[in-house]
Amino acid sequence: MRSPVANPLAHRLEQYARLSPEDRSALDTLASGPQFRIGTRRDIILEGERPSVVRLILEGWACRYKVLPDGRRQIIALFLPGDLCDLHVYVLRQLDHSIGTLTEVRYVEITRERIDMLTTHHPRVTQALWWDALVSAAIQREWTVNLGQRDAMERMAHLLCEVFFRLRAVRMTTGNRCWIPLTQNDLSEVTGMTTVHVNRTLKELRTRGLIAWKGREFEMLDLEAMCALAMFNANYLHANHEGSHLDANAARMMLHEAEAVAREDAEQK
Amino acid sequence: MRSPVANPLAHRLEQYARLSPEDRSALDTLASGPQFRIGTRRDIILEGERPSVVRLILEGWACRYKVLPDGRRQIIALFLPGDLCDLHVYVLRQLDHSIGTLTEVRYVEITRERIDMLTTHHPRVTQALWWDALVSAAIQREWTVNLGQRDAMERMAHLLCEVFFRLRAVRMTTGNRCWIPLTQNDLSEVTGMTTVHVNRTLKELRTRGLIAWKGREFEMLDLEAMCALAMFNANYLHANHEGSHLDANAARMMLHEAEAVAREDAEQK
DNA sequence: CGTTTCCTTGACTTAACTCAAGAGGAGTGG
DNA sequence: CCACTCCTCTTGAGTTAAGTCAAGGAAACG
Repeated sequence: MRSPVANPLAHRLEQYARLSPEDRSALDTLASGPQFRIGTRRDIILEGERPSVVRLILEGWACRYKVLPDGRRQIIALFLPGDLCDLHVYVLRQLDHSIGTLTEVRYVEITRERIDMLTTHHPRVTQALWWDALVSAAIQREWTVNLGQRDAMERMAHLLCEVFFRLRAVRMTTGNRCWIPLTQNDLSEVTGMTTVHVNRTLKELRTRGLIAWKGREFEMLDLEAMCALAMFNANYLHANHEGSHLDANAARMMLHEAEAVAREDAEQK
Repeated sequence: MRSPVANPLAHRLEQYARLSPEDRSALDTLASGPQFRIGTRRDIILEGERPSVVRLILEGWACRYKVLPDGRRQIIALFLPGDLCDLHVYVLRQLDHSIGTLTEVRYVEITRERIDMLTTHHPRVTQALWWDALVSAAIQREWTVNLGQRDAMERMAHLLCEVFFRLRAVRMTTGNRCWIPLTQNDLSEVTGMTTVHVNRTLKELRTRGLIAWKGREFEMLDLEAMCALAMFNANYLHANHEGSHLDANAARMMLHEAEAVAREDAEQK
């Protein structure tokens, strides 16, 4: 469950577009450049700097964040393995936020030229990268809804559903279980609540039999109930581009499909 | 102050890139297509639909929003005159949110072909459109911080600062005054608080002498104090691309420049 | 000129925050 | 191997910011 996936980016992009073997090997080439390692709770790039490369997370978790003058910190986005940090941001003059690690992280730097080369020769990859960037924006919008309208319980449940689905998309779940390295303090900075209240909220989710979470081993005990509680509608993740056409019932379908896959995984084991 | 600006898009893009007369007339051509009018509190496009055109708001205010199953509504983004709705979203199969009006709105629909034509022949416009899309994403991020970390007073002040600066960028302020058509209910859906609390928060801002707001006529009585209260750092709006290089003090500089412009406007009157 | 929408205020409730203290592990060094 | 620190998690007791309910007033609207 913890073992790094060979090329999580390729896994994820395949949700969005049917990639040829050439496309896949081009993506592998991207991910095979010089790798960097950086420890837990370190900054990768700081607000005010000018970004010159795109970073691809191969292993570990990172986040985008902003800090207010008085020290309050809000995590704005989570980067899981296979996530690209800031595909297009080199257009802007300076970064308006920082990027830091939550765990030890292994990543590769991809120069702008390599991205450009990839996109000129591999239209399906380009399409998938586009899709990916738009999904990131959609996630950002959903976080706005989450912070604005949902109460503590709903908000936490929603976050956990999102993380679970995103991890599943890069094959980092086993049945209903996955590895989530977030501390309760991290969660408080994501959800905008205090660590104490995060603790109480998680306790309640546990006692209701919805989740199990010990150390970093997380388990969805009742995915359907969690989705219902969170009012989680997976349509904003825009998965399954190449699958059957999505209609108004897309979210429900995806949910059921998710459980089918989970069951398969469990049996396979 | 209320009078529509000829081409607010051109005004705004000029912040981001130096446009030639040809660029400007190309933008004017865009804005001169068939216009649509739509009343207050109407939907322009609904969640689940597939968008086929880009819309440019010429006059009036609109918003992006999502509704939870139990009816709670969160406004995710504000569209002011000169804002483009969803430049790239036609890549996705279906919209994950709705767009509706807050006032009467006049807009033009721009086909994908026309956008493509514009971008192939006008590189500076392309650059500016890119910049604009990235600024929208930056605003979305800042809203996440606003909802997650700021309390009612700070949050309201921050929103008002942002709106004020964005209106100024399309020449829709006069001195420290501008026209803001948001009802207190709209504000509650933006800030994630109840209308009652919005009312009390605005009252407090008024009694502290920071703002004046009667009907739709809004006035920043003390911009500096408002920015300080809101911990407003304008760097996320990424204005002044063509101005002097921005450095770590960019926000402060912009703030002072803003006040200089405001003073000029006031004297001019 | 009546009706609807929007704003305003008071009294009360509650979800979430603050402060504080302790427990359980993981790692470190004597 | 034990004592130590550091970090994360947990829980209780009291506080507060924001929500709820309800009603009246002002403004806009047709």
